[in-house]
Amino acid sequence: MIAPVIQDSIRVLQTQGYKVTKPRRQVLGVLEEAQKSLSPYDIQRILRQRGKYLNHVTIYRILHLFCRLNLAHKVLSAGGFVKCVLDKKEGCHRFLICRCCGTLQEFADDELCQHEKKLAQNSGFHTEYHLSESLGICSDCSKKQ
Amino acid sequence: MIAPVIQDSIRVLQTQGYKVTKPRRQVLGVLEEAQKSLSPYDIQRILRQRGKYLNHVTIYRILHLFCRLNLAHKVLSAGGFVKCVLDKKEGCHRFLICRCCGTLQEFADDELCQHEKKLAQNSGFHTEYHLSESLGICSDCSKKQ
DNA sequence: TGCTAATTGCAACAATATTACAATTAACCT
DNA sequence: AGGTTAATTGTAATATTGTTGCAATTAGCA
Repeated sequence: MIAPVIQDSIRVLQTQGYKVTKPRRQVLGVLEEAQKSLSPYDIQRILRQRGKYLNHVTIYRILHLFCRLNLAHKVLSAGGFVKCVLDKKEGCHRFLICRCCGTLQEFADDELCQHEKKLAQNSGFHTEYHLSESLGICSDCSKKQ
Repeated sequence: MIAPVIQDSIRVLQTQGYKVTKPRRQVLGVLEEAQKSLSPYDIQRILRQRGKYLNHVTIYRILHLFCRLNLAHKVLSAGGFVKCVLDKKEGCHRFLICRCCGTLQEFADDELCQHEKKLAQNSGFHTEYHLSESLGICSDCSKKQ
């Protein structure tokens, strides 16, 4: 059973003329399972635990490709890469990152995006890409405390 | 003539019980002059050109401190550190970064911050810190083209 | 199945970041 | 002003992260 997010990502690779290789599928899988952001070396470690070896250079190249294709995204607050689950037609990425458990969720809000772009436009700035990260405590962690 | 932003930063250091050392003043100065984000090694290079040598370890430590005190900020889209010019009472940082000239401007919008926090709150997430980066083209660069 | 361009692995290296400990210095005190 | 001390910086060594060129491999296609 392959997750739909991965199916979609594979379709993107194909339609853009990129090969669907074993390493790419493996990285997609690891990113999809993780509910948090992973560094390239994290991904390597996880795969190695499963007896699969990928060279770190390969992982870097795959992650760069995924980011270019909007299949993954780099986050600053968590210092790694995440699998994107939402379409990014607006070039707008929003993440909620829990500083307790590291869990990361992606959310979308078109209105907010538009508003943000408009504000920038007011000072003559044309936005091509927008990134928003909120660092805090998720509902699960705040319940536990 | 010392820039007011630096004066303010020095005051923050003092009131928080940190020493106002030569290295800290130098890093503050370099960050303030730059209209774009600088990596720790960028800062070292710039100072060296002026005949001032700072160890990179020192620069890292200073930058960490500045970030903790909200005097500087790390940006993902530009991959370096910037001097903050606005008060960050809300723990909310917004930057416009030009992908042509690298220029970076900080802006504030309380309403946007509140709205963003509220949206997160709807899914039980409590925001402590928020980061927003818009990558695009500044007015100067779009005129030139 | 064989061909070919795309992709991966490898090796070497470059850049970035951290740690422990010794040397220095800013801020405070008479 | 000069001495004291805790905070800060420098040094050295090391760890981590990221990049490049080139040879080996493989996915996708005829």
